[in-house]
Amino acid sequence: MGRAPCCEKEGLRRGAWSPDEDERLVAYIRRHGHPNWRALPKQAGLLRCGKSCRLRWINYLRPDIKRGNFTAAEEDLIVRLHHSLGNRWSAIAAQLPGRTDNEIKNVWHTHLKKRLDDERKVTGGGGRRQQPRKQPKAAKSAAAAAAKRETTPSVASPRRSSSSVDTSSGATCSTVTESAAAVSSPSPSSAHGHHHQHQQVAVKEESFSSGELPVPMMDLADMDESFWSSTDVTGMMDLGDMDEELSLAGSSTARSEDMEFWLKMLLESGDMRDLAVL
DNA sequence: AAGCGCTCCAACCGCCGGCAC
DNA sequence: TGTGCCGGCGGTTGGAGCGCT
Repeated sequence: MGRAPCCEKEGLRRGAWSPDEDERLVAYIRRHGHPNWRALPKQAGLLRCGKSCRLRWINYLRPDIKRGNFTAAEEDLIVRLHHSLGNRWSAIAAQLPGRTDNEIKNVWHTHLKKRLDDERKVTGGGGRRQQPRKQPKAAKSAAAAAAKRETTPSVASPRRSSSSVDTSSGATCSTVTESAAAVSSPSPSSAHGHHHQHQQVAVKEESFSSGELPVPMMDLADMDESFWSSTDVTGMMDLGDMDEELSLAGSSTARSEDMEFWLKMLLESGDMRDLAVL
């Protein structure tokens, strides 16, 4: 048999997306949604394979993408979720509104993993960040790079910006959420359940006009009840593990900050049942 | 100033599961 | 029931940018 390749390789563009391609993709999805990724590039007049379009949309063009550095809380959450879920990046991403699995995967491989390894070496096993992470190189350079790109808009390749502001995509993504929400496939109960949690998050409607800042859509601290009630964070996370992680923290300050964070989260969610286990 | 190596991230690739026919 | 298509996932890679020598 053999599976046909996802797309004919010939005649299709690869590599970095141009602003024009981004614009076309966003405009098309805004108008028609994305009922069929395979057919989309043709209909949108893009010389790309459907997968590529999907990836571009999900990882970069989607209007609910949160840009900017990962907060300490987000990083901690990733570490904990990874501890309990393993490399299930999409499941982890489902707990971090506005963050993509790709982004989380990258962050994990670039600094979190390294950081944990270092800490294990230093503390002799286990332990979390004992002091705030140094500003990542990318963050430091991002502003300069962004400024540079502003003047050379050849390829839309925004890097993480410490200012959490990225207007390059925002300008073209004014009201796309509608289609994103509308097209999110009805979720069949399946092993992919976590995908749909993510979709629920994506469905959160945010509209902004061109020129308005598209980010951050939903700060972690601003997560609303719908997010917490629609995502079984506590069910997925082993709070025992979480506590273990916390107990490994070298700094009691770090621990109390974390505890404050989680208390805040639970309080805001209006569901205190889980505190019983703490 | 130039070359080299490293870091980071966007994008690609191959595989898998679900669904429709 | 079998087969093919499609969407989605996780692993991997290529290249741009940056720092160091």
